[in-house]
Amino acid sequence: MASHTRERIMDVALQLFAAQGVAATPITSIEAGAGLSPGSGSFYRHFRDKSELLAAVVEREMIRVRKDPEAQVLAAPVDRPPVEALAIQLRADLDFLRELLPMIAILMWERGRELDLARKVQDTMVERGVELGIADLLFKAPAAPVKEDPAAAATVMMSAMVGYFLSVEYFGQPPAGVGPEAFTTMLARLMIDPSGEQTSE
Amino acid sequence: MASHTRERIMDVALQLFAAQGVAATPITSIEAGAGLSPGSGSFYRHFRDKSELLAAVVEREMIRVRKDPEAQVLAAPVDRPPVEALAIQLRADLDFLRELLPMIAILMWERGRELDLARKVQDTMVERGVELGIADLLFKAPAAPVKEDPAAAATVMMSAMVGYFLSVEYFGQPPAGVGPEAFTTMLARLMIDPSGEQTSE
DNA sequence: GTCTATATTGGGATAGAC
DNA sequence: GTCTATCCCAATATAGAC
Repeated sequence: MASHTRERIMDVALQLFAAQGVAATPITSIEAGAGLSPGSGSFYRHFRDKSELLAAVVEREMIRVRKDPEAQVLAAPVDRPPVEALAIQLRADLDFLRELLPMIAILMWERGRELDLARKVQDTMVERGVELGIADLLFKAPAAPVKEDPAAAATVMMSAMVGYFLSVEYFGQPPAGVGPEAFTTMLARLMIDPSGEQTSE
Repeated sequence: MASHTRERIMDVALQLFAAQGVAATPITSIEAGAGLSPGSGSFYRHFRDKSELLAAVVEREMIRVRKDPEAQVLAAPVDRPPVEALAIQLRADLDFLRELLPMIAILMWERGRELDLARKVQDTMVERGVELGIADLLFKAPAAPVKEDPAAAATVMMSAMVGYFLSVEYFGQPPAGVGPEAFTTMLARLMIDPSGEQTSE
């Protein structure tokens, strides 16, 4: 267990980096959090410097998120009405974003500085279908405007997801006390058929 | 003009704070940017310390934004079809968010630390109706789901606006190359009932 | 592999001349 | 009101004992 110090350092660093940013997190605090004597250079037995640590943390986190079965994007259930299926998909996407939250937080702190990090997080998001799985769903039973300009519609949907997620997780509260179910349901209804009820059948 | 050093310091600080964060911006750089000798304490003839500077910058910026006629939220034109009127309103809201961008950027950097700042920015946003002017518009000719759960609908609309704005201005590009016109038009169409055109009159 | 101790740098802040 | 010079501290990073 003594040898897992490297892992403990990464655990602590992930939390501190997400909470305060990389620059604002002294090696000293990381050592303290990992049970090492703060100020001792013990950290440097495990990483050459802070940026190597950051790279390692990001790498490990991306791998974890890709593997985590908990966060698997559900195949959209086809035995449900389109609105319901989309709402379910959207809720899964919110969960996935939540999995990525520490990385997103770090990304926002280091915006402009760590371009490599930005690319990795984006790749993972794309890969997991938060961006592109959407296009698929737009073929179910989209509202009239959606059919006419799918790109714009997908943008509205993605933007709503990102905006809601950031409002809730990153700042404080959901914009008007609207919870995830109400939000995803409303978004799905507006995307599928704003004027009417269930189109299916 | 020599006496406007205080103003120049604030100008530079606003830019640097927004770009790099407060903590990552050394007084030295602010002095250099304001045409003072970096390293000299000349800064301290104008502000007691960095946090006093931050407060002054925020205060001045909030006042500027409130006064700027450029950013006045348009009264929604009533002589247009509801969809068009809403789209126009949404574009004005995007412009207003852009006015606030430096403050929003600083707010995201200092998240958790500068709670006072967060409150001020939020107050200004609310005051200018980015949040609540929305409710008003929902009475025009809302889509069916909007009527049933206006709070959720407003949340979707606001979230979409914030998410789109952050994607474009804060990170790099609009989500799929979708510009502001296409975005606001699509959002307005989804929110307003396409079948029941003008409800008014 | 962790400790104590330390060299070193960068940035916050002050003193006093001009 | 700005300068030069300086103090001080926090944080990075290394050396060497245990």
